Amino acid sequence: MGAPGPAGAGPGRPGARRRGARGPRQHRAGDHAVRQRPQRRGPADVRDGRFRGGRHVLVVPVVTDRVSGMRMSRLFLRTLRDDPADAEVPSHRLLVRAGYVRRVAPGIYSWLPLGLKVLGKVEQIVREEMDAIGSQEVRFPALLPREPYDASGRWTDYGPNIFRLKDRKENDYLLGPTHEEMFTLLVKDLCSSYKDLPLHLYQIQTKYRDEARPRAGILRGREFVMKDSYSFDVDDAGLEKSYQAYREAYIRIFDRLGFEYVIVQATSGAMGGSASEEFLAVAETGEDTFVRSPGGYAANVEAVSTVAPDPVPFDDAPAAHAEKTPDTPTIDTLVDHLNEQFPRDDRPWTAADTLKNVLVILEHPDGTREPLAIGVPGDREVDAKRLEAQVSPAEVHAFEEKDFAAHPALVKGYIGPAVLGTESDSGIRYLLDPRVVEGTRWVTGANVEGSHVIDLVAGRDFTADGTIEAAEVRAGDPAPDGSGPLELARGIEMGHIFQLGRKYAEALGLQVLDENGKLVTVTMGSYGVGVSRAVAAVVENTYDELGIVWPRELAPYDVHLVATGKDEAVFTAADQLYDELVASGVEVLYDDRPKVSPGVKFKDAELLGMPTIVVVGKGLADGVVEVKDRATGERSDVPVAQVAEHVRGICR
RNA sequence: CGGGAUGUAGCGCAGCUUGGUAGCGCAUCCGCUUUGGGAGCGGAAGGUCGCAGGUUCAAAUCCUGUCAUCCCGACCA
Repeated sequence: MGAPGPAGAGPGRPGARRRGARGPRQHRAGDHAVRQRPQRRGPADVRDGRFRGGRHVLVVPVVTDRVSGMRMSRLFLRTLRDDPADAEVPSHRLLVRAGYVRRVAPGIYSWLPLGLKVLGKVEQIVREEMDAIGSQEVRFPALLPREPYDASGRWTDYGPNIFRLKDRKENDYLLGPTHEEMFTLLVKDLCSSYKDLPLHLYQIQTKYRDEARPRAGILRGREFVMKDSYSFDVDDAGLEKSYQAYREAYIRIFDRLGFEYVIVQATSGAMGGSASEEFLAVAETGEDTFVRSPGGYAANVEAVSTVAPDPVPFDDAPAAHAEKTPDTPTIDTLVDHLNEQFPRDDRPWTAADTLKNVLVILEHPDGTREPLAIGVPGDREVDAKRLEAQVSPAEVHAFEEKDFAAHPALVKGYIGPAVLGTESDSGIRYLLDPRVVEGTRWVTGANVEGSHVIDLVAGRDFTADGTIEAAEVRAGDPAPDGSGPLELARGIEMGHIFQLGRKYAEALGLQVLDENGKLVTVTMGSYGVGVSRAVAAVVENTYDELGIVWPRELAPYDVHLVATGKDEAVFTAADQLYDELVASGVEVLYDDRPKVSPGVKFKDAELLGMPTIVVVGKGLADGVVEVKDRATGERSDVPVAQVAEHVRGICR
């Protein structure tokens, strides 16, 4: 396929120009190099913003002087002095203010020229690293028929989160939220032998999810660009190898994107599968909470396992005794009451001495409702996300009054283990926090209004149907691998790799013949990168009070050249520098606007965030040009004669 | 889906309590001045006041309904 690199980010954006260019390029031997870095194309290939050599007539007005340069007097850009009122997070605020994107509808954004260039650069990095591990690019439609999603069950599983539509014949369609089915079916169509595997495919596509609450601008939209790839292997060993290859590629991708990230253990969620890791951009505004330890352990909170203490001997433990504890329906009131009426000799009672039994209703995919009781130490809450991850694909709902009515043995506020468990009167499944090990002593509900049991010993006085990782994780908790106390932080999910296994291959019948001529089901890996999200995540990670600060690999231009002053000479000198830089392949945004005050130009340069700012202004009288680093603020005066070389050095 | 807020010019906002000519700042256009930190003066263009209904001689303003958007919580690249 002869398409230029980053979709839409290359020089030939308008269709007319691209068509004109296609003819000659198809026959050019060096097309490969050109496709790698279209924005580096030298001025010799181009004049007046179109490719030379096409047979087309020029219809579009001249916009660029050179492919790698742009004059701000012609750039389609309007920066805003005020923050947009609906933007809360920094990336959203800045990307709109700096004219990179524009909101069209909730969670749906247009990419303007500068923004599209950045998006293209992210795509290009991803593309290069995927190609480097032998993954091959394909592109599925965004508009998909219902049938494959029926086959996998996701037409219903996805619920209201997919955009559905009908064609004129009333057939169901959807806008693809991810493309597991399409990849699986394509491979099924074309591969039938183990010799075809392993196979790695990827696409960079616009995805659609009808999020309940789109927010934070580009960070979480209803339309977004995602790279998704899939590996296909005959056996588990192959899958493991593929997984590692993608893991390495992802490390290279996120290193190049230039923001702080962590790789955390994750749960594979509704997709199913086993080994699973997420790449999180570290950011206050992130929606994901993760933990890390000094010893290097890192995990999504959902995936953290609790360190269970050793069993405690209980031979000399006193017998459990029920006590009157009127008006103590909450842990706080209970602890106060205990310290008043039943003080301990050694220390005061705390919430950690109590066992709290929380009831929820699970709704299974087939629609059945099951009550579930969870016992956690009273000083911890049940973490809804962790619970959901544990019981997935079932959904968790609150235990309501009508549910209490259906189980008269449950006394609200005074529920104890005696009435819980599949073997008990209520028959309600009862799962305990792993900290509740044999021999631990608890204060818990006596199943009588206004009454609690003290010295109830786990393993002696009660048992449960198992354990569950549902209690909240707190800073200071020990890491499961013994690498120290955990610290909590927030991040933005930028990438997710996991071993999908045979779920889709089984559902859709993807099998190949192995060496022995036997049919085997293919095992798959799934690997995603949030491409458009990466643009926002980078801004979140690097911005300052003046505006955006792009890492060099993503900046729409290397250099922001500012000409300021009333003297014609500055513009002459700046024009010359601009030509020289562009001719040598440096990407330059040139603020050549006449009659715009210096303050405005400086503010814009800082807001837009190119890594290097070059100012041709009052220093020119002394024969120097100012070169400033956007990130550090460092500035130096460079003699005019050397500035082009100096800047080339900075830009490599 | 629960809670909170807001819909007035491209953007940011006032006006609403107490109904009567729709306003301010930025941006845009014209002229003159200005040119190292979001310039000054003068002139101009730009608005179905979210939508529908009601009350009234008269509604941005009061009443009813409705829609939308944003923010905080439950889901995801």
